[in-house]
Amino acid sequence: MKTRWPKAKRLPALRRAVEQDPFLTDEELAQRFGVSSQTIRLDRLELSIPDMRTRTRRVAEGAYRQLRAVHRREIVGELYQLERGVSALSVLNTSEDMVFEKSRVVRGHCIFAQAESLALAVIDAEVALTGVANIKYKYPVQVGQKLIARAEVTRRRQNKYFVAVRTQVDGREVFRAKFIMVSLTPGGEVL
Amino acid sequence: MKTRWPKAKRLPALRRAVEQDPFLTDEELAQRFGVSSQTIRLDRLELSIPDMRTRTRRVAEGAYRQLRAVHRREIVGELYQLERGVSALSVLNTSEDMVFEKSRVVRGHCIFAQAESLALAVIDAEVALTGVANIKYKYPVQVGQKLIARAEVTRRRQNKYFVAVRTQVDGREVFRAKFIMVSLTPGGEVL
DNA sequence: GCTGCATATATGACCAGCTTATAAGGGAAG
DNA sequence: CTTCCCTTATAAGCTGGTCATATATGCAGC
Repeated sequence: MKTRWPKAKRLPALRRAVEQDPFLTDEELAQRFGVSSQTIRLDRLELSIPDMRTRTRRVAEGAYRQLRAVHRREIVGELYQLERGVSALSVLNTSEDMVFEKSRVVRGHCIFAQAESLALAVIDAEVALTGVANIKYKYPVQVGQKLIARAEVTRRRQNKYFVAVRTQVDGREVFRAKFIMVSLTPGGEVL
Repeated sequence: MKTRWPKAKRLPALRRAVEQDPFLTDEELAQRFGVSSQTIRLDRLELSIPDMRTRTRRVAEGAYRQLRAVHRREIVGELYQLERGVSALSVLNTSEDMVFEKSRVVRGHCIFAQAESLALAVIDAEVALTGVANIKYKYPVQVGQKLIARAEVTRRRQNKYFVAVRTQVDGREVFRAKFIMVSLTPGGEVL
């Protein structure tokens, strides 16, 4: 960008730019908008956008928590209750990264991921995989809504666990799934 | 920590500390190990541990990629063929962020996400959502394996599309799903 | 034209958290 | 005692900022 962006256009564009890529320095932003870095700093001040290092740190911290959540506990969402082999409950706050751009509706596989990982958590096995799932999306979920998923083990046969998950938003069931989870026999087939 | 840690004990401890909390400055580490910050810097040099800002940036970038990869992308995997309303093909290279730590097996919802987003891509509609899915995981997928998903529209009834997706690894079918996709009536129910 | 004001840029001093290089002290081992 | 490693200190320079102050530019109204 060579031409100098006027302030009115620059401010919202600046906000979008750092949201999309938090790793941009003032210098880089200045070049992008054809102004000086000082102007960018004034703009940031006005929009209360913190500096690059702070932004980076925040992304890192947030993502770190999430990484731990995904890797350590292997639960998408936060686990609130767990009675092994019986039932479990997790909550997932839907955010901007989970939606379709056009419709602002939460992607199906995010809802699915919460349900599946809850189903995995609830069964009382060392290593397990999903075998079969029957799922139904009943209502679209908007970004920002809180997904409350309840899992219940309904049957168990040998190494197969039958788990039912129901997901609610504000008391309304938006999703339900029946899973058959299988304890893994290494290298072998799932079903 | 008041007592000065000897080098032999300090080095491995330093590595662990930084791994566990990448946000520690040299000054903080120095205090923790009862040495000067210069010593910490020499230690880092010896262990080739980058400085705090670099560590923070790396965590942020890695996590950012992961968030994007899992949540954001409209098509999970790469779209290779698309005949709107008829069939589509996508390829997903499985990576470290997709696996369970213990078993090194790719998470179910990653495979599901590829299939679902392919099913969405193949139907010829402006805005659409998943209504119902029947899915079956046949074999576990190891990290590094290439997932090839083929989607076919099998039926269409009003605003409902029936899509079958089969996912193969090296010619072996590891996953299959039947989706009923629904064009969205805004605010209304899905099914 | 000129004045006035918002916007924009420049300048200088300062900061954290480093890097690099150089120098120097202490303590155990030969 | 001397040597050598470990440790600390000191100074200069870097990035990516902060804050405060001064100056320049555009343009709108009179």
